[in-house]
Amino acid sequence: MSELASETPQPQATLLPTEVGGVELVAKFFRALGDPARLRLLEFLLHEEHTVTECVAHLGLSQGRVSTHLGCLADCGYVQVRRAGRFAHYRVTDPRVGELVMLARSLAADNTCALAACLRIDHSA
Amino acid sequence: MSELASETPQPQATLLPTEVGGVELVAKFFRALGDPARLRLLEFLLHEEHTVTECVAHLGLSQGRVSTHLGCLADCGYVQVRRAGRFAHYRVTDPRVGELVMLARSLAADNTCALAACLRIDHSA
DNA sequence: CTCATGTATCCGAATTGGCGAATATAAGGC
DNA sequence: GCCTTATATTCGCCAATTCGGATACATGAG
Repeated sequence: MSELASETPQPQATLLPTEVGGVELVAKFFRALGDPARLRLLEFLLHEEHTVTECVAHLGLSQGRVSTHLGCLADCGYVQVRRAGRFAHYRVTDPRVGELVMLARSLAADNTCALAACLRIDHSA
Repeated sequence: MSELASETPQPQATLLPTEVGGVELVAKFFRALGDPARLRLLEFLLHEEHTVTECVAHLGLSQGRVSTHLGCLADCGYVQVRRAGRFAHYRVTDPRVGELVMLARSLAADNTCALAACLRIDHSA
């Protein structure tokens, strides 16, 4: 798996990796943000560190579920963990994460109606 | 469903709508980009207009499927349609879409390994 | 050592979402 | 009017994802 793929001398950036595997990865990356619980978690961890237990209280989901969601966000690079004793402190460190969410939010805000009406994704959200 | 929610006088922007419904919508919005076919479609339509048939040839999926994907992207506001006779020309017009994808791509690129290894989302991508 | 606390992982059940195939709708050529 | 082309919609099936609950693992306290 060569991960350079940046040698393509295209005038305008390709924006997406040309290789098939790359697109799969980016899609996976977006899917991580496609869940309300993880999105809420991300917002919660955007400005300050929180332990798993605090996140559980904040979300109202089971501890196991929250732990899995946090692990998923960590795997994708959205949040970082700091282990101290038996505690795990999670937090967003990369500023691009905030930008990404903000950008998406501004785009979504301009299409609330159509988006809400789109039955092609989730008939109930 | 009040869609203002912008009166909250928080010092630093909330980044995500405070109301539950809003988070659901943004998640849905992200989910639209969580599919390789739609992502590839978006790249294809980023710089120039294309008809459904052209998209079908480009993706290699069935016509019906591609049409549905395009409709989904249109509902979410990622692409616009221009109808001419029996043809439907799709294209990305909002520059923020390109920014969003580019931002995600740069973030994903910095975590390729962990992302690929994340089994919490799709064991096979 | 034993127990309580904090976190991570595993399990079956239920839901969601994408696919192919068939079909419906619409417009243009003859 | 009839047929071809272009696009959209519907349906059954299967893979992916989420959930609650149970359980395993790790760390400190007593």
